[in-house]
Amino acid sequence: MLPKEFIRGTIKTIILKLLAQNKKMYGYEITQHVAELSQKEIILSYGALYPVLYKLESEGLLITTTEVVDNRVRKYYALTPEGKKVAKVKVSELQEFNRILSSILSEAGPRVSLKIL
Amino acid sequence: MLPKEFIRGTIKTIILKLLAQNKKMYGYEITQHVAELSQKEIILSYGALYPVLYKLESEGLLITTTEVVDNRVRKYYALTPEGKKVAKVKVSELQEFNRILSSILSEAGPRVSLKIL
DNA sequence: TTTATATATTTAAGTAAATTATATATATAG
DNA sequence: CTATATATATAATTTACTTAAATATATAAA
Repeated sequence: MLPKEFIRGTIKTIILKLLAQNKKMYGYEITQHVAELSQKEIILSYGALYPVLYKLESEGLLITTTEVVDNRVRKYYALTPEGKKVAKVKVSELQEFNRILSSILSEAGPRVSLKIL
Repeated sequence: MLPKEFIRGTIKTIILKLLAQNKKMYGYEITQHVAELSQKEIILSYGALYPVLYKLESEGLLITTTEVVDNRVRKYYALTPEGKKVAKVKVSELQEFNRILSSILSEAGPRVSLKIL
């Protein structure tokens, strides 16, 4: 598993992206999805997930519906129209950030030139 | 300029990468370098930079030397042998994280198939 | 001359974000 | 009856980062 630090700052955008793609998802499903898509390299903890979901809801970016499945209450989250807009913007911003970061990380070191005089 | 949130969790690794590449750098130079490499899309603030430098130094990953340039003291940072090892590991971990994140962000939505029955 | 801009480091105060841990509850497989 | 998987929720703590300000020199412009 990759270090947890890297997910910082990206959680909100990951959630928005998954919801943009899947219409509606419940919390547990989101974490499982991230784990699966990353071959368990990226783990989105519940302690990080739920507060972000609540915040997105309070900002009007998503709405919840509850369903009872197997006698258990399941809370589904779906993007509002505003949430869809924000998702698009955030995703493309993060992609752009990633592109720049990748280029920084892959820069070659200063070449050592051996001059024969 | 891209949102500041995305740099979270990546600062340490960015600094290690730049130092791995440039032998020695001073704080101000590091921020300028990041700004330049990103066409000012990524701004590494001093408030974020210096505490990380001090921490890396306290962990033995880098050492400092001071030089006087234009009557001003300039503090250079360079990786220790241990710092070089850590830099390699961190950089490749962040690259891997980025690859996975990119694939998540670029996933296509669920296809709407129109079946003609 | 004083103003602004660039260079350069440092640190305090506050906040936001995330980690860790725990509680609760049901279902299912062994 | 035990462990594992499913599922949500939240409190306490810690860390990381933002914002802001202090300090100081050099240089160019007005």
